[in-house]
Parts: sequence; C-alpha cells; structure tokens
Amino acid sequence: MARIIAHIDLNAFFVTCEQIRDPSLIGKPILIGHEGRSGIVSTCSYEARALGCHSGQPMFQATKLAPNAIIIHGDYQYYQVMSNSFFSYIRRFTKYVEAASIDECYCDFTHIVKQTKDLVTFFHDLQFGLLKEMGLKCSIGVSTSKWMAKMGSDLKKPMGLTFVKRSNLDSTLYPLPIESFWGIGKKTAPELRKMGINTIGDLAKATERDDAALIRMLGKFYPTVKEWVHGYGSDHIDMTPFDPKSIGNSETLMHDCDSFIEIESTLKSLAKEVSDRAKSQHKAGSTITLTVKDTVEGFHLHTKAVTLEYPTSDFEVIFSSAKELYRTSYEGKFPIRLVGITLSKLVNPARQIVQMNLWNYEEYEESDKTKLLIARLNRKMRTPMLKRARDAKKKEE
DNA sequence: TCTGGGGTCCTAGGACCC
DNA sequence: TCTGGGGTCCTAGGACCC
Repeated sequence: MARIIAHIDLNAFFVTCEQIRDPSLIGKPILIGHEGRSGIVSTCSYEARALGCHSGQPMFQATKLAPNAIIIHGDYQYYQVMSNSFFSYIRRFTKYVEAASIDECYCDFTHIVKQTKDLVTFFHDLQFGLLKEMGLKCSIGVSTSKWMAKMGSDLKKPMGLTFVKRSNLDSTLYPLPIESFWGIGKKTAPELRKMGINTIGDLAKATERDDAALIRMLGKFYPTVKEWVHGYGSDHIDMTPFDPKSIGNSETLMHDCDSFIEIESTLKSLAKEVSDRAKSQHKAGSTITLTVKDTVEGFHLHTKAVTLEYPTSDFEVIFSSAKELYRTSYEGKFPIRLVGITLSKLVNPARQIVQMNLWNYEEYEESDKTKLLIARLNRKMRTPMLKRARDAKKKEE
C-alpha cells in the first residue's frame, strides 16, 4: 500500500519567531539579515515580499524596495529553540519524522488512515493546533513520495494544505514552470528550456522520448528525476539524528584583501571556530580545506585541501594547515574577498583512540604535529621524486 | 555599496595497488 | 618489454538547497 508522506514547512519561520517575542512587529515589513557591504536578506515577512523583497537578495536592494522595513539581525540560537519545540509538537502525531532543515520536515502518517477517514480534518487540526499552541504557521503537502509532498507544500503559502496524487499531477505539479522543480536549479533550468522543456509536465513528456539527451544533462540524477516526475520515488523517512559530514566556517572580508597579516588573522579566528565546534560535537576530521573567493575572475571560489595522517580537532593543526595552503597556493596571486576553512572526513574521536595511539599522537609536540602536516603537504612533490627514484633503480637492475 | 554562510552530493582526472 | 582493467583514495570544481 502506498504510504502517506507529508512535508511540513514553516512559513517565514525566522520572522514569525521575532513576532512571537515582539507582537508589535506583526503586520510590518521585516527583513532578517545584516546591513553592510555584503549583507543579504536571510528571510523576510510577507509584507516585505509584497514589495519585491526575497531571501538571498542583497540588503541594500531590499531596503530600496522597502525603505520602511525593520531590519533584524538573526538570533539563530533562539530560532533553534523554537525549531526544537516545533519538532516536539510534530512528534506527538507521528514518530516517523525526518528533519530536513531548521524549519521543515518529512513525516510518515500512513498509520493515521486506520484511525481517521478524514485526512483533511486531521491535517487541518495539526496545522491550526500548531498555530494556536506556538504561534507558528505552516504549509503542508501530502502525497505518496517525499518529492511530491515537498512540491505540494510549496503550492499554497501561508497555511496551505495541498494533496498531490499521481492521478492529479496534471492539475497540480505539471503546469508549474521548470524552475520550481526541487533539485533543478538556475544552471540546469535554462538548459532544459533550450530543449523546449518549460514546465514540469514538459519534462514528464520528455522522459518518454528523450532519455539520451536528458542523461547527458542530468547524469546520475536522471533516473531519480524520472521517477519523481511520474509520481514515484523515495517515501523513506530517515529518522537518524543529524550527523555532520563536514564542519566549516567562512567569512567575507571587510574589504578585498591581499595582506598576509590580515588573512592570517582571519584564518586564525576561522580555525578557532571550526576547532571549537568540532570539539563540542565530539568530532575530529582528517581533511582540511581552504576556500577563497577571488575578486578578479568574476568572484569564483577556489579550494585547496590537505588530508592528514590522523584526524584532528586541534586548533593549531587546523590553523597551520590552512595557513600553509594559503601560502603555497594563493599568497600574492590575487586579492581575496572571502576565506573559509572546512574540516571533513569526520570521525568520532572516541572510536579512533586506538588508531591515534598507533601514531603516538599525544607524544608529538605542537611543532612536530605541524612538521608531520607539512610532510604530508609535500607529498605531491615527493611522489614524482619517488617514482623517478624507483624507475632509476629498476634501470640499474 | 553589488550578491552570505551553512551544508550535501556528483564528476572527472590522477596516483597507486593488484 | 609492453599492455590491461578494476578498485580505491585524493583533489578541485560545481550544482543545488535552506
């Protein structure tokens, strides 16, 4: 039997959180985000949206469109507390809850069918109960796959309740522009339009005649897209708690910068943040990636990574790796707009103690840790040397 | 004034081992 | 002496999402 999957999406969540603790904000244009050179709108109230504001927009543009808007800097700790309460509320109705982000989740309500024949009333009660108890508005999409539920929750906002079925795709999702397809973004959508695929329905039709071209464009993603667009695809609710695969911190600088001293001091604070967060989450990682955004090549991102021989969360190791990557790859090349450090290939150090002891990790002084690291950094240069040496030896033999 | 910061996953090429 | 194919790991870049 088909499962009943819902996608529940909180409407203008950060704004609503602010209105809950300060009701005088209700009904006003509100922008959440930062001002300044590189400030952007994180999210905004429906009153601000009516004036043309939207998330991701540079703040200076938003304030032109909505000069009377109230600007609020995000309070993410507070939003996280509200988010936890939201998930607790949802878990009163079903234990099958998959958190998709701070303000949305997928849930399995298949068991509800046995308890009620009236699903509309059930979801209506859930929705208005959340509003009454917590003051949070949500939109709900109900379907038999996660993708259709997600697309459904986007159809009516705020406080929407939309049922998407394989039998009503023609009237629900197929008329939507291809840009609204979750998983197809601003690079792929124009390519599809070039093929004459302008709506989700066009894409469904194209899968019946143009597999080859679509595989070329979408690669491994194509079989999934084909399932989704015909009303199939995953209905699996993943209840495992969030377990990060990387921990990163980046910062857009106050001004484009090529001073090593300034970059170094920024790297120091980024490394400290990454190290602290890794430690607080009981994680250590063996790959350290430096990200920079240039100013000359059209604001492109560049990354350089190094993989150590042991996982670490040590501030000095992260800092000196990032600094070394910067010095060997970018120093003096171009002014930098943004720098970031990411720790990945994460493990739980508690499970790695034996392995770390093999390296006598604790016996290394800080300076030796750095030496180990630099030795690893030089591997790229060493490898061809070793190869030449081996070839020479072979010749002798 | 000119476009954040947190992530995930995929691709493609090279090194290396068997 | 030359040639190969499969598998794994690493790196860099890019698309996408909230």
